[in-house]
Amino acid sequence: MQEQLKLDNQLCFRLYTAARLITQAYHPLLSGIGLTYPQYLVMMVLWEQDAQPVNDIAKKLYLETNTVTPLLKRMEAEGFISRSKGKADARQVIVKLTPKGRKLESQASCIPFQLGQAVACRSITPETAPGLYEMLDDLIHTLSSAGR
Amino acid sequence: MQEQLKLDNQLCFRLYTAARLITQAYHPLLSGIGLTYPQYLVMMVLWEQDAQPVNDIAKKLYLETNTVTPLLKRMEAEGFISRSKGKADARQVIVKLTPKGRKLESQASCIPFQLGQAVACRSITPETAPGLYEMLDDLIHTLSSAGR
DNA sequence: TATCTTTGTATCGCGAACGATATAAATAAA
DNA sequence: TTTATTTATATCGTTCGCGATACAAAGATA
Repeated sequence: MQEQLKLDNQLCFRLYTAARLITQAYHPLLSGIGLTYPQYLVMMVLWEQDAQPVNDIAKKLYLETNTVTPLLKRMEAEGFISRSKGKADARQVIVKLTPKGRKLESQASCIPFQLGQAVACRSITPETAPGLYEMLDDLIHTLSSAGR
Repeated sequence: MQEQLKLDNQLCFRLYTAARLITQAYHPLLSGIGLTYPQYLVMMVLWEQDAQPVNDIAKKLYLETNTVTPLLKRMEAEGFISRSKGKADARQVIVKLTPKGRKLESQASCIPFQLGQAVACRSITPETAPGLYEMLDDLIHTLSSAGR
């Protein structure tokens, strides 16, 4: 059996698994405020800057519009955001927070801390985390620029 | 705006994005042999050890059977595996490689190398990778044991 | 033996992801 | 000003991923 074809030797499987498990850890916290994890990501983008076209949101999340559009529609149906035609460019759809969506920020403010507890482990520390972030950022940059 | 609620400060978003992008990098390589990435993971489990019950495969991939069962059915329909009732325990479904599935291993053997090229970046090197693996393994272990 | 509990797998429903494709508005070229 | 091209979103179909739930076989208990 090829050593390289073992699960234990693969970076992607680790990332795939870690991403799924940490998203699962978010679930009980997010369901309390009525959001899924991808929806929470969109909210963070909008809390940081309100009133953005779909494309800007998609780019910040490294997602395609065919993923983001249905996501936004569900969030609109839930009353967290509004979607309206752009005035300068009629092709654009501008996404804005509703009062309900804006109010959610304070309710979500404790989530990063709560999650920090769940994720706390021996090898990820204030000393090692920056190195981990750098590696992941580098990987993301390499893969996202290679894709075009 | 809360600093903790920024996308840039979050481990989960990095993992989520990195996992998606690296899975996308696999796509052109895997579609050539007719597999999706999760199906490729199942094949690796079976190449390492043939004839396993559904539950063993699910555990090794940190997935639930309600994800794995439909996955296996699609793979059975494609002719890569067979599913048969266990003899010792009639509840179990034993998953085996078909000749077609076994033959795929040699065709897949170049994939890890090809992907290594795509993933190659400054900060992930033979020196830093073991540390990265350790952090991810630790995180996976922490999250998977906390979940029960 | 009859009943209760656990275990292994499967079904259902919904929300992502994403490749492929479509559509309309904006821009460029002829 | 037509015509062609690019850009911003959206639609469609398929495959995950997973919470909730169902069901039958196996094991434990009464």
